[in-house]
Amino acid sequence: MIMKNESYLRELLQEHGLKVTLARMKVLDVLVSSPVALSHSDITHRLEGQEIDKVTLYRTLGAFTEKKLTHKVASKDRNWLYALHIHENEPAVDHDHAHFVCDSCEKIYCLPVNTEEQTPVIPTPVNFIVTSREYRLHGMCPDCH
Amino acid sequence: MIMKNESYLRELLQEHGLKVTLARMKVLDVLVSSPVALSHSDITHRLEGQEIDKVTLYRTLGAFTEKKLTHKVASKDRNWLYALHIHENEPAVDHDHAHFVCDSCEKIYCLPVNTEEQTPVIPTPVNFIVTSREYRLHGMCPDCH
DNA sequence: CACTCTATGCAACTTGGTTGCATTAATGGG
DNA sequence: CCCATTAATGCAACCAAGTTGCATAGAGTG
Repeated sequence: MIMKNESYLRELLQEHGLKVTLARMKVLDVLVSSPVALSHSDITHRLEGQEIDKVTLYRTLGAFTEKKLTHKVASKDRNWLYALHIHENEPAVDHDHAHFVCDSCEKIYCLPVNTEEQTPVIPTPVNFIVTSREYRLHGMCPDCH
Repeated sequence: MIMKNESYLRELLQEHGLKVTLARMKVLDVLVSSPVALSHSDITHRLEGQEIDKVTLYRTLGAFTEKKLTHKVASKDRNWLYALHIHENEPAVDHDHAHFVCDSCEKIYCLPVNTEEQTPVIPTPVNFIVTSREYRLHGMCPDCH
């Protein structure tokens, strides 16, 4: 296995209260090398020959997300995609997220959100052509409070 | 079957270039009576005793959406939810959508989007408590243009 | 009324994801 | 350094959502 920086990966796991195991190291290695969010099957393909059990992968991604090492986004075709929380362009807060979905290659990029403003501002990312927008507010509806 | 307004439903189908069939009338009847977007299984449950084949329901919803009688939103658990395009609070344009997701009852409401502004504005809906926001921009990434 | 073409229903299948359980391995204490 | 404890792994079996192919039924047109 070609690990970019084994001790860095090990530290990342430990910092997030995760036991260091082979499966987790493999998955984390794939995630740190990707600028875009990846699905279960993306990761499986990138582990070609190094595959881990599919259930283990699901549970690994679940554990990463629970411990806030990663976060998940639903893709266009409604699978979960996972991306590290530590990429520099990642929003600091947990509750406001913005993503850019390329309608051609379907990659999903994380965008920064400026939450200082009253109404959060999403700066249009340079070199990205935006053709449509989706907004989704979460909270409680009148029936539930 | 208790149809709210059979000839109205029939007209709606015809206006959208859809043949009037029993299955479509049933599904449309369910959709016009719902202020929130519904999933395949929501609709199946509301057709209790009147059920149509699941494949037919998928194809009916597909046809409705293709003919712009409905539009679809991905739910929290990543199923497709369908809602009529004709509710008054529905955005006029096809490419900017906003929804409110209740984290308690998980209903999904359509919100109007003011696209007159440079940066689209989503007015906070009255009586809804917003705790987090998700934004998703669609278009072309630098790799693809 | 008959013809045509679309919509329907059924069976079989694919993909994403989960559960239960037995086995294996990581870590902390002695 | 080893052992015990507890958590992670792998496997099989399962579930739900959604799709495909095909034969049949039913709308709509002339």
